[in-house]
Amino acid sequence: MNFDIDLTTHVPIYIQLIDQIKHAIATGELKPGDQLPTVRQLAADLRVNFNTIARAYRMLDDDGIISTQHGRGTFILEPVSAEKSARLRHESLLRLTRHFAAEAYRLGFGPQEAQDAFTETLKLWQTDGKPPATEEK
Amino acid sequence: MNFDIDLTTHVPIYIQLIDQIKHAIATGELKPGDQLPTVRQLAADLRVNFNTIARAYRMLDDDGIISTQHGRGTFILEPVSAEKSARLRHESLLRLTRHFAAEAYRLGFGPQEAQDAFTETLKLWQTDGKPPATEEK
DNA sequence: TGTCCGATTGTACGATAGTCTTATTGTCTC
DNA sequence: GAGACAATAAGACTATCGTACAATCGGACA
Repeated sequence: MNFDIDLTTHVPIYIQLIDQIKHAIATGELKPGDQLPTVRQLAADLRVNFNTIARAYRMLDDDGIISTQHGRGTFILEPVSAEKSARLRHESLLRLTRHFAAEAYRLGFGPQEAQDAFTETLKLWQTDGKPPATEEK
Repeated sequence: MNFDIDLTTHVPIYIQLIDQIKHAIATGELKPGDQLPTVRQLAADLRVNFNTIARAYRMLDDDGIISTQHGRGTFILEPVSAEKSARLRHESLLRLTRHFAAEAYRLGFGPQEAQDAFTETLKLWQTDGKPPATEEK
């Protein structure tokens, strides 16, 4: 479970964490019953205060996505329904696109440039059946 | 690192500050990683409102000279040449799009769905002049 | 078997940092 | 003067951190 935080993006740390955890669940990387790192452990990994982690966990707990238990740890919950997981999946896509747009914007690109970059990648995706590796030049 | 402002010059305080910080960096008086005074601390030193300091910090942040982090402080960043930053900028857009495509793929979405989600966000971006917040529904 | 105690886990709350929105002040233009 | 605009200020707000605290677990030991 490798989360990572970007301090330069001005997106709050706890939001970045929430997104990444939701995402990991949506992709099956985290499954129901799995234990998340403890607030202190994850805080140490990310060089961040543990209360910031606790805040993210708390919000996910409020959403019924994880269960945090005093003195025990925090765990991934069962998704309540197929319908909800479908919704989560779509929310993930929505978050993903908006994250993409927001980052491009922050980097000073306009809609047209983002559009161009995207369609180019899309072309590769359609011809190859899968998107290009992120490392490739 | 003793900044001082001259109220008689009619040069805006935040401009004077920006110049002095840039100068301090140029002379090596401030080095990458160094923490600047907090907006309130510096405001108290200079007998000025903290928002004026915040404004100067914000502009330096936009220029990629410093990194201001909510709740943490503001720090000097590594300098990058204009040419290098332009290259980095394009590479990051490329990485961004591929990351987007790769993640959408992992979530089980096809090119068409990714395309649809993207164009929808793009539409908002173009009408509003900036992309939608990532949290909004 | 029961209890104690240290280690580990999450929680509460106040302090400190930057941000946002709105108001005030000064200056420029007509 | 009136209106427009930029610079500054004021105060409420949000994010992060630090310290102190409470719940749970697990081993030691009587």
